[in-house]
This record gives sequence, C-alpha cells and structure tokens, in this order.
Amino acid sequence: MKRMARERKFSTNDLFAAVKHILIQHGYEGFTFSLLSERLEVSRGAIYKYYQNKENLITDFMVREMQLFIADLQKIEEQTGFESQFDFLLDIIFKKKEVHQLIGVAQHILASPNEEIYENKEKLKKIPLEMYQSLQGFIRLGKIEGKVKPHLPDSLLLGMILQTIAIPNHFRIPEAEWVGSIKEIISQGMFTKS
Amino acid sequence: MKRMARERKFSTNDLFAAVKHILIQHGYEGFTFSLLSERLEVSRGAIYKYYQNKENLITDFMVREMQLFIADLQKIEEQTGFESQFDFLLDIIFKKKEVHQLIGVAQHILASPNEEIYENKEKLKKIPLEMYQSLQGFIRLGKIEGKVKPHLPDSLLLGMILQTIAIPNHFRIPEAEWVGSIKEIISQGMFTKS
DNA sequence: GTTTAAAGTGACATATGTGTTACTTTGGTG
DNA sequence: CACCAAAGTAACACATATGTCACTTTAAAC
Repeated sequence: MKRMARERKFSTNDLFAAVKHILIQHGYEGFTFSLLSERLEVSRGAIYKYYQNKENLITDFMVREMQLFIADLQKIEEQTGFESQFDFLLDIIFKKKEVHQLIGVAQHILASPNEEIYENKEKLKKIPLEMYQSLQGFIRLGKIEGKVKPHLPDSLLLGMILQTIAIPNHFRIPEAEWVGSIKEIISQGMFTKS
Repeated sequence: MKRMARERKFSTNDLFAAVKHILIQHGYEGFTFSLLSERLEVSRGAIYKYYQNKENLITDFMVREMQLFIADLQKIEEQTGFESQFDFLLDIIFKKKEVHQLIGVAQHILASPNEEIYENKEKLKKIPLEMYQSLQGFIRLGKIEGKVKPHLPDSLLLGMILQTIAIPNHFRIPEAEWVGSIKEIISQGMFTKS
C-alpha cells in the first residue's frame, strides 16, 4: 500500500485563485513567486514543488481560465432566439469583467519570445479562435433571423461586443443604465434614424 | 561668458522617443533604465543626469504625450459639421493606435501608491477629463444638429468611439473595410432596421 | 511507535535592476 | 593652449527576484 504524505497547505484551486489575484493587481511583469507565496502563506520554495517557473504556471492558469470562460460563453446556446442570446452575452461579459484584463496578460505572453513554453503558447494562440467559434452560432443566428446586417464581418461584430467591457465609466453611470445604453448603441447605433 | 559643455549624445526628443518605444514593447513594469540606455546607446548613468528615477521620467513622458494627443484631438474643431468631425475623429484614432497602449500605462501609474510623483499623478488624473472636454463640443454639436441620440451619456459615446481602436483584427480585414464597418456600427448599429 | 514519502522550509548562488559617485571626455572660452 | 563645466562612464553598494538543494515536518501505513 502507498503511504500518504502530509496535508497540503494550499490546493490547486487556492494556487490558481492567488495567481489570478496577483495578475489582475500587478500584471504579467509584476507577477513574482514572492508575491504568490506571500498570498498563499507558504514559503517560495513550496511552489517550486508544483511549477518550475512562472511562465509555465501563468500559461497553465491562463489556458484554464480562458477555457472556463469559453465554457461559460457556450451556455449561450441554451438561449432561444437571437435577441435573448444577445442579452445573455452582454450580461455574461459584464459579470466577468476581470477576463478582459487577463486577455491583456495573454497577449503579453504571446509577444514574449520564450521558447520553453512553446506548447502553452500554441494553446493560448488558439483561444481567440475558440472564442470566435463558440459565438459564431450566435452571429449566424442573427444573420439568419435577418436581425444582424449580413455584410458586417463576424469577427468585428464579436470584437465590438466583447470590447465594450473595457470602456471606462469615468462618471460612474449606474451599471443598469450603462449596459442598457451600450446595448442600444451596439444594436441601433448612436445616430438618430435618418 | 558661460562656458559651453560637450555635445549631448541624445536629445530630449530622442529620450522620449526611446521611452515610448520601450513602454509600448515592454509595458510599465518591463521598463528599465538598462533597456533605455541600450536603446539610446549611452551608459545608464548618463540618463540620471536628467532624471533621478523612472517614475518621474515615465510620468513626464506620459503627461507630454497625452497633451500632444489632446492637441491633435482639438483640431476636430477645424472641421465643419458633425459628420465630418465624426470622420476626422475616427481617422485620428486609427492613425494614433499606440495611444491606446499608453493609456493603459497611465492607468497603471495611477494605480500605484507612489507618493514621490504626486504632482505628475494629479496631472495624469486630469487627462481623461481633458479628453472628454476637448471632444465635448463634438458630441454637443451632434446632439444640437439632431444627429446623435440625446439620451445617451456623452462619456459613453466618446468612450465607445475611442475604444474601437482596441478591437483585435484577428482575421486581418483590410483597414479601410475595418474602419468603414466600425463607423457603420457606431452610427447605425449592427441590427437591421426594424 | 517506527517507517516512509510527499509537503514545506530556509539558505545559497546567481542574475538583474537601482541610484550614487569619483572619474574621464569634450569643446568652447578666455 | 590652459581652463572648466557639462556630458558621459564605470564601478560600487544595495535591493529584489530566480531556481536549487539539503534539510525538517507531517501523517498515514505498517
């Protein structure tokens, strides 16, 4: 029989939650194992038992996090009709605001010339395409139902919707009014009907 | 009479151009005096003759760069009529793509608790407001001419337009079609007329 | 209670960045 | 051509991050 070891002081979930917190607070370049071990309340060395370097840890985290987000996005298919899918998408984007920052981290990793994490970089590269594919049904439905202008590129329609999360709300307009106005501009534009 | 000194190896413009390049390539946390001196082909020490630390250098650069951008934006007033101002604004945003990244750097600085650069931080804080003000005439004109929906918040209208620069063009759609489609969505929306 | 192996620690060598300072270079002035 | 002040250099002390390793702790298995 195998002998069990002592209890772990942090679970994999604890680890990834801490990684997420530090990436959002300090960004990719500000991420250190010191900050991470401090947050997990363990010694720095303990983390090396699981990950040999920060590149592998961060890219593993990013791949996992993005896949979780894509899984959330795919629930859009449970919504019937284009308009309720549209509302669902906007709501989920604003519920998961932090994802936008993490996408910035991912772009940073892809821009770095690190060869050690070639495999994870390849996985990260595929994420935008996967996001695009998981929402392609939504756009196609809109075009089939005759609700979305057919000549606009799918990737721009999706990019435009996803990017709205990053618009800074300097004047603290209430979330409901803010999201409502965004939905109106995206769907009907900011110009009056001519 | 004052005695002149030896020739400088780099001008202030050279310095700021190098700062810009490194900030865009490496971000705020990745910015180092080593990288900077390497790019300027001088020793690290030489830079300390002009700036005692990187925070002051970067915030000085940011303030200057943002003011230059705002000066460009204000040329919008030379355009007559809301629609030509709208076209002018979109064109200038896409011509100055790098400004978007620099705004990210500015937000990073404002989030840091550094007290040494209090004065520059105050100046940076005012930038979004100044940008808002320099374009308020444009939005007001659109509403007066009856071309822009009056119930939409000015800050959202501007934020939405400025944010379009960050939409990733993964499928390399030609710039002209891309910008044209963005203008259409912003003005008329992505839905067909009902 | 002894054994065992995974979990965790703390110190070390190494690397990189910072800010300072004594020194050298340069080129116009007198 | 000697002076001298600004420009630039290179080395130093210091700080922080990295990755490794011998060592200690822990708790289940026996």
